[in-house]
Amino acid sequence: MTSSKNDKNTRTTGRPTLNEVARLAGVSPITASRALRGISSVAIELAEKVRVAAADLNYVVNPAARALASAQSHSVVVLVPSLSNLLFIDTLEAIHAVLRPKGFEVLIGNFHYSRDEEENLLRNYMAYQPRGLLLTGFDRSESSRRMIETSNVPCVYMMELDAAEGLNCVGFSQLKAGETAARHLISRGRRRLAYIGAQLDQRTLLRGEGYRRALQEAGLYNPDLEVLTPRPSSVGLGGELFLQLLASHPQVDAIFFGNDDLAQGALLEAARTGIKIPEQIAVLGFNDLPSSEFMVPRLSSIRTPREAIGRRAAEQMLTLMAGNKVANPVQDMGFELMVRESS
Amino acid sequence: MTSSKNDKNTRTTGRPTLNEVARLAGVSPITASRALRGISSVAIELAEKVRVAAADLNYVVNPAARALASAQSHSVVVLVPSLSNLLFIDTLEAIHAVLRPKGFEVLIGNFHYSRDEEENLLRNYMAYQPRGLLLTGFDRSESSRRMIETSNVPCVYMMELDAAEGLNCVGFSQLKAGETAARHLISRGRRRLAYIGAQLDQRTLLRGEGYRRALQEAGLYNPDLEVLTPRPSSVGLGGELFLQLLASHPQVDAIFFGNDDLAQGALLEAARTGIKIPEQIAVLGFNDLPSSEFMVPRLSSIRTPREAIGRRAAEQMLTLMAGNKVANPVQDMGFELMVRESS
DNA sequence: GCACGCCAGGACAGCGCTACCTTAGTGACT
DNA sequence: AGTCACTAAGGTAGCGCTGTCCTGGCGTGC
Repeated sequence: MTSSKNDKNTRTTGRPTLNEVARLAGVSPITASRALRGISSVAIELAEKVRVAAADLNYVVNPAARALASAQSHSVVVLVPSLSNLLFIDTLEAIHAVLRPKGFEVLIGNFHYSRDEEENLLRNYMAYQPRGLLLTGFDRSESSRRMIETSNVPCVYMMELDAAEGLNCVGFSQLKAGETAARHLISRGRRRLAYIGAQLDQRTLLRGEGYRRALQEAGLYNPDLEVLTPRPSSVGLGGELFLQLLASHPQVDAIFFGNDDLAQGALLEAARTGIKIPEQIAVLGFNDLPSSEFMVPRLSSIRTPREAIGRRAAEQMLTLMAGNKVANPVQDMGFELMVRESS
Repeated sequence: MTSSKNDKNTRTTGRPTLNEVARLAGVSPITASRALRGISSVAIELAEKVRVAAADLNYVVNPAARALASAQSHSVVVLVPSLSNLLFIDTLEAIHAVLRPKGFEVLIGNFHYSRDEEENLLRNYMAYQPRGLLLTGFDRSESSRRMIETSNVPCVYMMELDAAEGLNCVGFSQLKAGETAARHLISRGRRRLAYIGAQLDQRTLLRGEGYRRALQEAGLYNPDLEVLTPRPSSVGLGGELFLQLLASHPQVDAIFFGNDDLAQGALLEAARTGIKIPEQIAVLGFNDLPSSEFMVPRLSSIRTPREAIGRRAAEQMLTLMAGNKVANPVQDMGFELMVRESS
């Protein structure tokens, strides 16, 4: 019953500590710490000794202790609006691929296209004292914005571009993408062009805006042919809206869809109901999902650099976290029009 | 230059601490800690006072300090083999939905169907002293297995069932699902049944095994009609394998696909090449992705309870983390045959 | 040859929280 | 009335690491 000093204290984790590594290497704990963090002021032989000792003991740092002592974590928070289509998965994977090898932990938050949910996630994750913030777009609540600003945590915005002073962003011009879509369809001789968008996030709206502008320029704009719904984008919804639009406006001869899944749904309903694509209606999608090129007919789409955006954003974040200024804070990763059979 | 005691120490986070909350509430720090953790031994009025003080100061716990002091984190690690199809997204979302409100942080690892990668992720994430492990299936490297066992971290296995002693698992019988698929196609009068599977993960193999058994039972098994490839499942691959199988075995009259995306690809190629589905060939998919019911023809599939598995697994995990035994460690969540036009 | 600056390495303290033990106060039972 | 169990609250110490001094030894320049 008498608890002696040698009792195994249950509060410890049982794993080797930096102290033990240091003892084994014959150096002080702080030197071991510096050696393992790759701080250059440690002699090469000493650092090597420490590394060997750490390997021997199978030592892994305790991230909690490190975070507490240094008042900063090694985690980076990524907030995306959705995981239900593959768009953001590619981006997330790329971010992981860049940050994980550098020892950063990636915390993913899905805010389901909801400003409130984003704000909540932000508030929650701020507790972890993240080293960086990777956010999607610029559309968010005022308090989210304030939280980001006052936190002083470096932040990179993905998917959209914004020339605002001091913002780091990696994306492409959604507006130009919409324009490109319109010009392509017009160049195919189409004159009664529609736009079908769902979700109504900032980017969908911007694409619609670009599309509209190009149509207005060409004198072809007809507000009746703009179908927008806040419902989440899906194959089923695409088919539904497609049939709906055709029922009310049978003269439509081209449709730009704000998302490939919508366009795929339209192609499927067209096949089901015998509507000829592209003869009767040209169809253009957006994002170029992997399955789009296998549709019947093969879906034309605008390919977006999702993987590249994630990679570049993560690289910018590394620069920022190292305390450096990013040379080129606004990175336009472009997009590519993939012309296939449907247009 | 003289640094007085009142200098803002840069090592602090600048955020309010539990001490300040306690002072404001007029209690000791430890009482504040207990109150905020909902430990019952704190008087209700005191707890309320603490809660008010915390809200006033906008206090959020420092997870690093908490993890360090208690030698355990609040994070749960989830390892999934893929994020590139929607399968695991539903499960992940459900897990999040259960664990986040309880204050747990969910760390997601994607091991891309690679045992080595899973082992690496496991090793890495173990450093965070996770409170729980949610893993996919039972197929993993010996060292992964050892790591899990020696870590003593509670673990729930998802997607498959296993009656092994002491394992907590939530899933459904992949074997029975394969059998159900075969019986359904046979009941449709088909006699030359093929199986097309990709990825060759344990679950795909088990489904194939169930399918094979049912065919053998019916005296219809033909090993030539089993197409297996380690390539990752995708719509494009499905179309490719479908055409390949038909070229070598034109007499096939039904195909069970190990995954809906494969089946979708087959339907699309069938449409492209004029093969009549289901007249010439009945097609059955697996997983019932949201888009499957909109295919032309509408794809029959086996609906898997992905969301329910995630939810239930997370609930089991909560029980385990609370230190309790799970009443029913093996949870069969079943599956549902969705008969549509393609079969 | 001496003062100076510089650098590798170490001592020390503390990050914010919670486990453990102790104490004061309450009621129940003999 | 006195003892005992029990509960609520606090004191103390320390989780494992790193920031901030500080020391001692070396090289450099006049």
